[in-house]
Amino acid sequence: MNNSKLQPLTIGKLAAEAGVGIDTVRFYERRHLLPKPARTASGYRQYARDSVARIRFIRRAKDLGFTLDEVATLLGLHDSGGPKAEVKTLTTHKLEQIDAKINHLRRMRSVLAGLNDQCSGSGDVSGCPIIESLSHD
Amino acid sequence: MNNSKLQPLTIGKLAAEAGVGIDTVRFYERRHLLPKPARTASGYRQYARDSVARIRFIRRAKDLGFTLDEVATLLGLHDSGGPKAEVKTLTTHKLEQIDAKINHLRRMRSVLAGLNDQCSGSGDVSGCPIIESLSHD
DNA sequence: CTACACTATGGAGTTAAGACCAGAGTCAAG
DNA sequence: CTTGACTCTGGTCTTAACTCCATAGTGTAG
Repeated sequence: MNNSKLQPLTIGKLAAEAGVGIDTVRFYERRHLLPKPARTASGYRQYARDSVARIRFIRRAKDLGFTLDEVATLLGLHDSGGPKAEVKTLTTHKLEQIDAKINHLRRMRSVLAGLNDQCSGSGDVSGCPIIESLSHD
Repeated sequence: MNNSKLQPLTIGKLAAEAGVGIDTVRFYERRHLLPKPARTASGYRQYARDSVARIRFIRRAKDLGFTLDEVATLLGLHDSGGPKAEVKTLTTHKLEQIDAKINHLRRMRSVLAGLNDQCSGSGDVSGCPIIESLSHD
């Protein structure tokens, strides 16, 4: 029988299963995203299996654009059963931030694309519309 | 007569005219984006008026998304009359980077918007699709 | 018993683009 | 001559999220 699934995880196993580095686990602990784990007599951290899910939660939230501070808030709401409204406020706000970034990038993109199209790309830089546009106005 | 336009600028005047901080000017000098200026007998930097244009060049390039290292390359091409093709390579590459960022943000946006729509926003967090989606899979 | 892999800690380094600071010298106005 | 504003240098600090380091103790396979 393999009952390893029931044994506590060392930090290395946890990190491997969650797909992060060992240092990341310790870093999340310092940031209070992970609770302080139990320790063996010799000081090794012992994690329950659900710590894997907690780290994955953090990673998914990060992938959606949340900062670790925001993830901490989300985890707090998850842990304490806070109000849905607060979660939704966070995601709505994040959505607005994303939109703002997209719009900013789009503006840069359109200026740059315009200049790029006007530049022949041959000869020396004199009269290059890109350099010209940066030089004046 | 006001011939102040012909006098060298102190660093403070230059910064004010270019719309940046004094520290920024010194920082650009350390980064070799601005040449080392002449000095007065007592060590004060003396700038020619065209330094204003150079700083504005840097700022405009930065606003288009170029890093200072890339701006340095652009300035080098401008100063030395390098090939247009190199300028265009840089802008084309930058355009690709911007597109990649926009696409990344769009993907995040669409996931987040989907979750946000599914969340009623009332009641406590249990069954909240946002928290659920972060918790599992 | 001996390697060798794993873990512990505290602290420093990474990136980008500046901002800020202390202590000292300088310049212009009144 | 005395303010007060300006400038000099060299250095540290900032943000985010890790990542790496040295040194030391621990666990385990053979």
